Amino acid sequence: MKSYHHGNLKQELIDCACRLCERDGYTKLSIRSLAKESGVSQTAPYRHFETKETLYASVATEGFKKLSKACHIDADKKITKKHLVEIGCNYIEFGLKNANTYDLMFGTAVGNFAEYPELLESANSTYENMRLSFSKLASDSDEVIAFKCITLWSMVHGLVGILRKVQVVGDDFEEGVGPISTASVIATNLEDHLDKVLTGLIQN
Amino acid sequence: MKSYHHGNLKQELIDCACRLCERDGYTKLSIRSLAKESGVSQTAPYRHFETKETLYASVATEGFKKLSKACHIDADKKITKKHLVEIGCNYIEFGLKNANTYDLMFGTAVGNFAEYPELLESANSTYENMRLSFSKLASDSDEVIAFKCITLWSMVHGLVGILRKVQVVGDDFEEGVGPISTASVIATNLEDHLDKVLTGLIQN
DNA sequence: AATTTAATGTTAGCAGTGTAAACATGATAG
DNA sequence: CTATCATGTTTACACTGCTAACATTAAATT
Repeated sequence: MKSYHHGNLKQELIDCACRLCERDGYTKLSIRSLAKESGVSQTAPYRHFETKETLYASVATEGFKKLSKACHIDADKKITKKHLVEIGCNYIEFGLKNANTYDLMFGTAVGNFAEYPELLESANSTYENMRLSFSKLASDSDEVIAFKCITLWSMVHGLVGILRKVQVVGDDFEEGVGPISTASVIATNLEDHLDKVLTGLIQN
Repeated sequence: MKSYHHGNLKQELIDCACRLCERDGYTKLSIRSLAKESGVSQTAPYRHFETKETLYASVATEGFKKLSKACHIDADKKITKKHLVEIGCNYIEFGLKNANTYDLMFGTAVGNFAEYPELLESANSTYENMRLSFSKLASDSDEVIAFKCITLWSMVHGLVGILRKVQVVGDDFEEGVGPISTASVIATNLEDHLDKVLTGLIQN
């Protein structure tokens, strides 16, 4: 016998949305199907999410929290280049293993993060994490640290995008030379690759 | 007095779709509105595009052609690092100035490029362009060239994504230090930045 | 404890979407 | 001249985001 009030609908909707977004991609997600999945009427979700974008924002927030966690390095230890490489690898691994969620986080589904304080907070804290790690790597000025952050971030972000696309862009290239095989070499050798590129960026 | 047959509908639909996709983002584009814009019945587009994704593929194809053109370096000249930096800058400029089209090209709107031969062709030729430039820079093995390609490509691709996001991710950081100001420094100084990072990748 | 209020649920309905099916028109090939 | 076929239209279906009006119950106030 089910009660009129669900009791925990908002969280259940978010959990369900996270699952479905990752499984099918956020474009396939409908509020109605989500409601059905939770055994609730079509419009019940609107009591908890003003619009679909608000729901997206919640899913993206969860994504950034997970990403933050994946890229977290224990703060007490001394940070070396190796740690930065590890952060980069973890970032890329997250992007590839949670590709659909990653799209939601970095695509245009949520237009302006500033409209969703929790999302803004979780996204910024992902950045702040990386900033802290760089600040423990060397005694650079804040500007230099921020610069290194953006450089590393854009690098791993780009790799996520390209590594995914390249598997799709086709394979009518000669064996072992085309983008696919090269990308797979990079993908299976992320550490070396990141190390090589990071070396140009930092000196220790 | 208009005739029953349009005469040039397919091309007009593509042109119109390119314009609207770039103006409003591809999510806002509907086949129906597109048909109305071309003064034709709701389902007429289906005579030329099997599904909406097919239409997307056409828009993306146009995008890759433009990107290819923007990144083209005259083949006769000798290629230097400076040229590669220029290619990178042009790529990023394209990505930022045609942000919505760029999303379509590199997002998940078109699932599998292999299903759309023209799209595959235009995307691959963008890659091939870059490959040729690198091959004229130094006498590397094909593997090394492909490696450098993917590295540069992912770098500029990442920068496009991050430079766009960062303007949105918020500005509750200290003046001159946060991601926004740093990103704007990078954006207004793309050449220097790319040069710096490319230097780690190539040696001449 | 009784009553008001606010949070959370439901039902009905609108306007818009992608797409399929059946039919209409007219350019082109035989 | 006629048959065919590419290209257009009309109609219809199932689905979507979202709003408005109403129902139920938990929480706050008296």
